[in-house]
Formats: sequence, C-alpha cells, structure tokens
Amino acid sequence: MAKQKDNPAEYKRGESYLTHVAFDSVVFGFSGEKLKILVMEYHNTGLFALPGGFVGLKENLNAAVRRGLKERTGLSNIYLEQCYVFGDVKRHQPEVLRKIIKANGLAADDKHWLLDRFISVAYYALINYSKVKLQPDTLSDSCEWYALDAVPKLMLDHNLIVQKALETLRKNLDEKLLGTNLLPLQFTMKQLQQVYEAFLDEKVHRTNFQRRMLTSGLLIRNEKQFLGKAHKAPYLYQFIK
Amino acid sequence: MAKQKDNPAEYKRGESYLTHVAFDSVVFGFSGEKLKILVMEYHNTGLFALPGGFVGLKENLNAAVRRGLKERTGLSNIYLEQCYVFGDVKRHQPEVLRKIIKANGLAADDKHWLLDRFISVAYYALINYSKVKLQPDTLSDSCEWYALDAVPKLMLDHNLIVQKALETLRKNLDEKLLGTNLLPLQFTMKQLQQVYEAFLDEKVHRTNFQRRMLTSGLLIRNEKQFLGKAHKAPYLYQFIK
DNA sequence: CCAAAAGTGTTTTAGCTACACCCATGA
DNA sequence: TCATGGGTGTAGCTAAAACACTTTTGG
Repeated sequence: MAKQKDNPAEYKRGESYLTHVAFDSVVFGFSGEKLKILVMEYHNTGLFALPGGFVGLKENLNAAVRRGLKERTGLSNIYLEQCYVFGDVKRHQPEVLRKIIKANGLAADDKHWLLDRFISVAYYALINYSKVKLQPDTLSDSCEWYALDAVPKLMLDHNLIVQKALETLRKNLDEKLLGTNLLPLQFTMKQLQQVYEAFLDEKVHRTNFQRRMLTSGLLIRNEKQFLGKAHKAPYLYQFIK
Repeated sequence: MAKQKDNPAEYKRGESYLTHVAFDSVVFGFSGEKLKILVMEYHNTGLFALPGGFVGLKENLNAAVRRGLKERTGLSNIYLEQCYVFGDVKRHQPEVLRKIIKANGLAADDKHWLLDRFISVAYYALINYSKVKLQPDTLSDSCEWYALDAVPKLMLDHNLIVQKALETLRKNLDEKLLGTNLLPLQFTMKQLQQVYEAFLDEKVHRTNFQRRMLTSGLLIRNEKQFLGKAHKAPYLYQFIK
C-alpha cells in the first residue's frame, strides 16, 4: 500500500473509498478474568473511538472490516459478525471530525470528505487476547485494551455501539461459542465460566454450568492438568475441531 | 413532495440522497393460510425486486425505510427490524439498473448515480395483510404479494435477502411476537399456528402449541366465537396490550 | 489438618412430547 | 349420526436448579 493510502484523511472526496459508508468494530478480548475491548485515542484531541474505517471502491464490506482489524491487531481469520447499522442524522458531527483532522496537521476545509455524513455498519469481533500485537493507525496515537467497566466516553455514538454489540452477543451466547474465539486452545472450566459471566454480567451456578458444558458435547477434557495452586488441579478442556 | 422528488431516477448524483447507500425491505404478510412477501415489477423489463429506496441527505436511515413502506402500503407504525447489510462488490451490476432507467425513458449516461455501487441495508417488516393498499412507485408497474414458495427470480441479490430475512426471523420466533403484527386483532389458535408453521416450514404439534401459547401469558381468550363451520367453534384470542 | 477450588451425585421442579380422550357443530 | 376440527388430561422424558458431598492440592 502506498504511503498516501495509509491515511484516510488525505483522500479527496470519493477518490478511494465509498462516500457516506463507514464501519466500526467492537473487538472483544478476555484477559485477567475480565472482558476488554479495543479503544483508539486520537492525537492531541482527548477523543476516544472504536477502531473503524472505510470501504474501498472495489472492496467487499466484510473484507474492509477484516482489513481494518488486521492492520490494528495483526490477526487474520478473526471471528466477526455484523451487529447493527447506525444511520441517524444526529450522528453527523463534523466539528468532531474537524478536530481530528486539524490535530493531524491536515487542511480541514468544509469540503473534506470526512466531514460528510456517514452511515456506520457496526461489527463485533471475538479474538484471542494473547495473540494480538496492537498498532494504532496513522490518525491515532494509541490502540489499547479497556475493561468493559472502564471504557471511557467515546466520540459520536460509539458507546451506544458497544452496548448494542453486548446485547447482540448476550442474546445468542451459546451458539456463538464464545470460548472458541476468546480463550486459548486449552483452558480451565473456571476460565470459560468467567467468559460467560463477563458477558451476562451475572454469576452462573458453578456445578450446573460445568455439567451443561460437558453434556453439550462441544468440548473435550484433556487429562493434562494445571498445577501450582493450593487446591485440586483442574482439568484443561478444549473445543472439538 | 414535489413531482421531481417522486422519481429517484431523475436525481443528479448526490443531490438529494446519500450516495452508495440503499435499503431493501422484505415485507411479510399472512393471508389464505400462507406467508407472502411484497415484490415489485419494473416497467417493460421483466425485472422483479424487493421494495427499497434511498436515504435522504437529512433523513434517518430507519425513517427512510418507513417512508418507503408508507409509500407502497399506506401503513405507518409498521413493525420493522434490520436484518443484514449486503456490501459485496459483485452486487454492483450497472447493466441491470441501466435497463430499468432506459425502460422509464430516462437518459442512462454512464455517470447516472443509480449506476454507482450501493451498499444495501436489508430490513424485514411484519404487517397486517388486510390493511394494505398496494401502490407501485414511479419506476415500477406493480407491487404485489407473492407466496413465499412462489417468489420469482429477483434482480441482484434480492433472493438472498429474502433468505436472510427468513433465517433471522426463524431464530427468534417467539420474542418477535409474530402474531401481533401479522394477524388481525382477534384470531383463532389455528391461524396463529399456521403463522408459526409458515415461518418454520414444518408442522407443529397442535395441542402442545396451544398449551404453550396459553401458558406464555402473552394472549388472552375472548369468549366470542367464530361460527359457521361444521365443527366446534374455536375461541378467538388476542395479544395482551 | 485446614482452606480453597475442582469435580460428582441427588433431589426437585418445570417444560416439552406424544397420545388418548371428550366436546361442539353443520350437513 | 358422522366427520371435522377445537380443547383438555396425563404419563414419560429431559433439562435445569439447588445443594450436599467428596477429592486434590499447597501451606
């Protein structure tokens, strides 16, 4: 990719991306017994935002989102799903975008394409926290994990997008096979339980949870064990196939 | 609305609608024991399509979809939900749109904005069949109900959109309260069962279905009865509130 | 031996399935 | 009185909830 292509703010209107169409991703990771999401901070603005981007003129929408995630996390083959389209007029706040453009030392004349109104397609992604190498894009000075209960105020309607992603996931927890994507290949039942609890935001009954998982037939028990704690060593489990 | 505004094909690029953004609706109705959807046919082209449209520059996405449905069915307050965003490059088929524009006697030069690539936000709607007064838009010569098992070949990826709408609805049948939107205020248990069967595309157990509905607490039984058939008169039911 | 966490067993309840049965109606 | 479809009763199965219990480990 040419240097110019790395910075969306330098594009002229409609030159390389579809106008009026954007995407934002809520990227979930699990670490330290907590659910976290990726948040970017823009240079010298104090503005926080979800990692997002734009769709190339000859690029599939889903492919564009994968490209965006690849650039920020280094990962391909990410578990990714559409969540909702945010298309209200009131999400158009050119002052906010102007602030970002100016902070990057670019000319923010009134015709700059980033100042236009955008419809944003929201996605959520589930990724393996430990495999990620974070990289901010050229407009941002950081891309960091934030625990769900410590996400800062985000620009535009991005906090709403996070809520919507959570709701969507909560609805179909089981069929999304949370653990497959958020946990390492092998994990303890406790870890899996914590993932569920983090999404549901409530405690689940330990012994019944264990039985439900085991009888589901989706995971197998490895005889290897994880030692080092002052209690019975737990089995390690992994999902089948 | 001015006359010009009634015909999207007459707009210049970006003059009144957001470029690259469209919507399509799968409108479900229930009649004659069958599930049906609305399909439009374009003048002199043999092309069939889902009712869709574009988003005004100062119009909320959801509002645009409601406007589109109002124009074609005369109904406001329609039950409406997003379903999926179709954003692949291969759905861009300018030849098809060119055909429609020409058949309407308009100039289809290569820069016509309808020939651009569009991302389409798919919605599904559940409406009360008997309340609808169908009206084609200015580009179409008909807007008709088609039984789900008799939907013709539609343009672009519109058949795929129908499939996606069905899948989405099937997943959460119960929480969508199908009957509330698809049936008249009062209905027999048989009708409600037929709605479920139409969506699931399989028979459900009559007596157990009845019990499940009654114990759900979502509907009440009216003592009024529907007479005229050679069998026990069924109760009429209605949803609470 | 004790505390802590993992894992198993058991009882109760709730809901669904399948099927038998009775009821009301028009021809 | 019979065919047709509406409505109820009930036995059997399965899954989840609640809780008591045993096991393994480090200190």
